[in-house]
Amino acid sequence: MDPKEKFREILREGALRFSAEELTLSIERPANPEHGDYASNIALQLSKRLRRNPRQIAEEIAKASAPALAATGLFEPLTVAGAGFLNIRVKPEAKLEVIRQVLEQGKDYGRVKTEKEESIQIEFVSANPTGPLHVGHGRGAAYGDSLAKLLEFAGARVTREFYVNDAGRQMDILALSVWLRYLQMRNMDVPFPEEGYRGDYVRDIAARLADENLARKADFSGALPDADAEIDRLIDLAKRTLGDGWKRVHRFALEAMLADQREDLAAFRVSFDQWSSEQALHDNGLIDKALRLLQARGHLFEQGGALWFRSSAFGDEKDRVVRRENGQYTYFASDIAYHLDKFERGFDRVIDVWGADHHGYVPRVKGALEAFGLDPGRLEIALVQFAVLYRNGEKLAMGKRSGEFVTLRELREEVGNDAARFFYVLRKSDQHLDFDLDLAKSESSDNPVYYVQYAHARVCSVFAQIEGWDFPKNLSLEPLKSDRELLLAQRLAEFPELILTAARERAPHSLAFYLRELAAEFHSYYNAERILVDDETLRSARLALSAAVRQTLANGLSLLGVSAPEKM
RNA sequence: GCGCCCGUAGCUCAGCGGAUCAGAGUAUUGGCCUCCGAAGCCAAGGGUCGUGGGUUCGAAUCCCGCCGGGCGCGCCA
Repeated sequence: MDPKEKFREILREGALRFSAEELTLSIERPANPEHGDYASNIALQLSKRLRRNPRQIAEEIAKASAPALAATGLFEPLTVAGAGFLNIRVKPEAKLEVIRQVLEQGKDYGRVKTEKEESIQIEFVSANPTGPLHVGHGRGAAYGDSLAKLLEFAGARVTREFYVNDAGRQMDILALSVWLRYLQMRNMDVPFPEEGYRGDYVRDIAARLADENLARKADFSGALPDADAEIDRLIDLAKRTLGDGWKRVHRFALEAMLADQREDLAAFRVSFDQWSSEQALHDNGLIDKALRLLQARGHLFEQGGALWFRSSAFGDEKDRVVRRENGQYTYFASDIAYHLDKFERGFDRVIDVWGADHHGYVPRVKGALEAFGLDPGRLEIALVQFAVLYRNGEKLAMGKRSGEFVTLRELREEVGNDAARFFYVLRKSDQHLDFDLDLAKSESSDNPVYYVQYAHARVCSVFAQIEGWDFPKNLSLEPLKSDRELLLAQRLAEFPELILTAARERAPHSLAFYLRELAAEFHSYYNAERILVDDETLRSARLALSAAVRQTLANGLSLLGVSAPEKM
């Protein structure tokens, strides 16, 4: 057991005499090294309850805990400081043991073993298959994938899922757009509606559509002034004109887009265990089933020809339509069925990663779960804020309508996968992200990705000097005595706990910050001390420390989907 | 108008009850390569943590008001 946990455990024992209640013991690492390696404010917490002098309480706990602490052999004597803080210093040799641990555990250093692994489903990206992924999806992808890896590393069984919105009007509009481009390529004079998808990718798909039976003439005259109505008119016209051909266009367009997104994500090192289809929810009757269940529980009602879910009974602002007057299910109806299905598949916990613009949907989806009698607390919704790109200090215009949006692919090609992945998680997910393209591209110390990777490459290059050398059997860490060396060892020891916290808080960004800090401390050490010294025992010890740093950097980078290069 | 998120150094952001919490990067200024990679290091200046109250022994952190910014409030997806 590592010293911090041991300290916590013993203090808890010592504090029992004052309070039988379960205490949350927060053990801090003081910023000021004068105050030891770990500090506890337990006496201050107790003083509130007991209305007693905290300093006195601290003295008593210190006295009670002293024998147990001494028995571990890990610590210097406990001291009472300030208003009643309990400070403790770990013996250097105990601190250094982590180096051996890192080297033994290798790629698994930091992995948390849990007694019972929680099964978690995490759904992310879930972009409409109506266009290429853009930089907003990229952030969801980077966040979701890193979080999934973190959760796994922290002992959970994780299923990554992409929900494909392959049913509904948006897909129809894509299919229509493809067909119209297809006709245009055959020199047919057809209108292209305002609301159609105008991107070049639509032309690309149309060009690959080798099905001459779709070149049918249709009467396009009689355009409607209302853009929405016009689209519906055209979709209807296409369906009537093409018959079965409509399904072929639809399917072709869908598969082309899915392939594009899948390939893009794979290149971004993001993969999924399952792609779930919205259409399948319709086809398999899951939507009917879910609505019947709600009906049976008395949560649906009809009004104005439509079917409504009484979400206002579960904290939503108002009730929501699940089946429109025209008989069509709303997107929300699919979502209800999908979320019911998620829990019926047996996950302990479900995490949805959504764009922050969808936050208004949280109450209704949670409300639906509650209506099913499920605990809405088992569904977590992580809202990821928008990413805004900057070039030369200028904000880049974005917007689907204008067709000017920057795709994830363009971003990856411009700054590289490593920089993109790292930059995306360098901010708290619920914080707007200003993505500085110039900085992400710069091959300089300004660039935090290179900074961390460079620390890794530096260690590799030291080992490259002594190719063939191996650690002695009786490796001694004792020669490591400098403050920098002890600090590094302690930083390494923090890694497993950081993993746990980052996973629990769903906060990959804290891992990115940790890595930057570890890299900084190594760079500082590297500049201050020479690793390849003549003294063999000292050299071996320093090499061991360096190798442990390298391993920890590599493990952390891998969780963020960033490579750990040997040379740069 | 209502709801959610966010206001911390010139800029981009961590910290989100603990005194030992005013921090990082960047920018600015000044130093460090006959020596394992200078994509690096060392140092300096720079902030009443938007604002006004409240709770507390203690508030950047929790609560309320106000100001400023983002997003959302469809029988759209």
